[in-house]
Amino acid sequence: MHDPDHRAVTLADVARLAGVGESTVSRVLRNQGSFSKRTQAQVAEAVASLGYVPNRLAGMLAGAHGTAGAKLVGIVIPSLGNVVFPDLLSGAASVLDRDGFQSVIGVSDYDPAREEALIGALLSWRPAGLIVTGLEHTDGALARLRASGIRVVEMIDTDGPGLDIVVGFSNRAVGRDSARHLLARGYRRIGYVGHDVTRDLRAGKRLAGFTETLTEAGMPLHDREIAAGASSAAAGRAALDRLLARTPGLDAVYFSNDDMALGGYFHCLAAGLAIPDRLALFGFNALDITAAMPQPLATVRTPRRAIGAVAAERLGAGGPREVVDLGYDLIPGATA
Amino acid sequence: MHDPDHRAVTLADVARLAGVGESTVSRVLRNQGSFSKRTQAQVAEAVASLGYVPNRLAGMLAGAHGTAGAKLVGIVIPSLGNVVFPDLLSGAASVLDRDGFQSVIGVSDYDPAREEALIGALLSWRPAGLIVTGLEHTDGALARLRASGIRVVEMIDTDGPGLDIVVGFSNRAVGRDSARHLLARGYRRIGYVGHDVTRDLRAGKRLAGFTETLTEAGMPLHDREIAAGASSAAAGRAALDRLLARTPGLDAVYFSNDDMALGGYFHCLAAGLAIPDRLALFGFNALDITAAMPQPLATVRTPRRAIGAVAAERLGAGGPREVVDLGYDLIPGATA
DNA sequence: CCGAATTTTGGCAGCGCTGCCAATCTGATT
DNA sequence: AATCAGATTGGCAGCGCTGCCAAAATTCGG
Repeated sequence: MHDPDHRAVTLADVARLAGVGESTVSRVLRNQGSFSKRTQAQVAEAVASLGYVPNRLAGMLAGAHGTAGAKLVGIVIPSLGNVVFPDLLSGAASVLDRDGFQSVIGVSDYDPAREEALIGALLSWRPAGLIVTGLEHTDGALARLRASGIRVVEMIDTDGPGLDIVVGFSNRAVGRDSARHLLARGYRRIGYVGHDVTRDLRAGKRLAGFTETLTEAGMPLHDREIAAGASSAAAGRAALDRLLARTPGLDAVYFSNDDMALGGYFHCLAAGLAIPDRLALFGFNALDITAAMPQPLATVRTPRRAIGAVAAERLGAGGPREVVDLGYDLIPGATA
Repeated sequence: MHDPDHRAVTLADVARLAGVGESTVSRVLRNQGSFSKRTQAQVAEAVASLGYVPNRLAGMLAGAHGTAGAKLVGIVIPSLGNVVFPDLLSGAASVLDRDGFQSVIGVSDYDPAREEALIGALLSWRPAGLIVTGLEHTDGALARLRASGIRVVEMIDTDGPGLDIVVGFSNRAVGRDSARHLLARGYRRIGYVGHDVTRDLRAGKRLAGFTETLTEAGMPLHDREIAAGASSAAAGRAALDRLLARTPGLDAVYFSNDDMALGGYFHCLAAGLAIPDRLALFGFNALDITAAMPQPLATVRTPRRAIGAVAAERLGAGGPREVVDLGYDLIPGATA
């Protein structure tokens, strides 16, 4: 362990011990091309006895120039703290693993400048493709992406022009449908509780669709309360408290997502407000936990794993620019 | 975008355009060694006009043999679905970024065999060090780790012998303290609700410490219910329901973690059981959401980000084998 | 204005592996 | 036994970059 002067075993060492050529070892190891059973056995033995570990750096460098292209993709997400993104990642990973791709992940913390830097960093791995989140990027990021000449998939959001491939659903439509649902249930004095929209642009688009529909129905948004910072149950609880203190007459509240909505739910419990009679609650994301609530939360389920999987799928495929809309499901629940 | 025959710009191209040698460009780009202001400007201009992106693959391959060693670390975690791991990652990332390290992440899905495969895969990136989760690994994984000769940090769990550096806290002690707390509060008929322990070994250690202390106090665990599969609020709710149906007399329940406990909380709400008078609830992890509950959950806060940060820190440092215990805090909350 | 000290600079040999291609071997066929 | 297609195999030139080292340019003293 932790041996400073550790002479790494190379493919040449294996070849020597196995008594075959380097390219033969390479072929056997990658199970590509042809070789005899006997050679394979010899190589396997040499590898085992030497404890050889291939050097992917060298392999990719050498292999990346021909037809092949490195079996590597870069993924940029804004956060790991929100379940959404791990779900996207695991969806992508399932496909990537199957196809023998490695992935390098970057987390931007919802910071566009950081995203640009990350894109630069990931590009320097010479990936076969890049998966990024959302449609909004800095000019610099866009320029790098274009200049790279590789396939780029933008995931989650379909509300806007994409660079290359876009996989997701319409956040605006989610907002509209959520509004339509509340309206259909007879709610009339509707409020909104959200978090910092400058960071989470998708939440902003949902809100835009939501208010749009409300306004079209002649029932504009009654009041709104925006919590500073990231979404969380605590922020949602506090924000709902403030909202109701200011505008007590609301009969329904739309939350920027389920984390916020859960906080709102807790506020109602603590304040003794009957749900949904006194106040209806509507969220977004369909977090697993919302199904375990005494009254399942009214929310919208998005195909997160599928989005990740399709994004990974499209990355490998050739083909023209495209927008893949995977839709979503409105879950009525019991809180609205 | 997605241009098949894209001739990549190389360092040589930059050198040519800037009218300097390759090594000079390399030095300027890495801001290492010495060069004149004028050269720097010329190089910068050439880089900009060509849109040059360094090839890290080549850089690492070339640079990894001397004293340096690649600026890369591998991280293996069992899951992204549980907040614990993103927290560890972001703690590690904060330090790694600062020190200019790249990280490659592997997710094992709590499968030891998969972990072994991942360790092999990560090792083939020739990282300067590896951060893995927990102390339990397959023999094969252990062998590879040892053979690699690189620094290895095992994080989270300190209950057992480590390979090299261990950073975390004692899960067994958490279990003991949790039991002591419930006992001190006067609870006597104590049950346990957990999830699949064969996958989450740390939960098993907490349970072991918990039952141990209970038994020593002459107040052995009354009953337990184990949900199949991963932890979740739904699993916790259902399992508590089953447990109480079988053993109605319990006055407190220890959960394998906060997700499960949250489910238990919801069950109590739905069933109209007063907390903590009729039933006390105790969790683990101090998820943010538990602080927003009408009655904050009694739980244990672990220094997750710090563990990740310290793990990353130690990776760079030389020094002997070591165990770093970062401790934890018991949060009394209002449910126990 | 000269030599020594110091700063800049460029050439080039790898890093470990893969792609390409020619050489060798195999067995079947005539 | 000679011929031939197909299976196996090894040599070697890079992939793009960095480390090393000697050469060139600059600066400093006196």
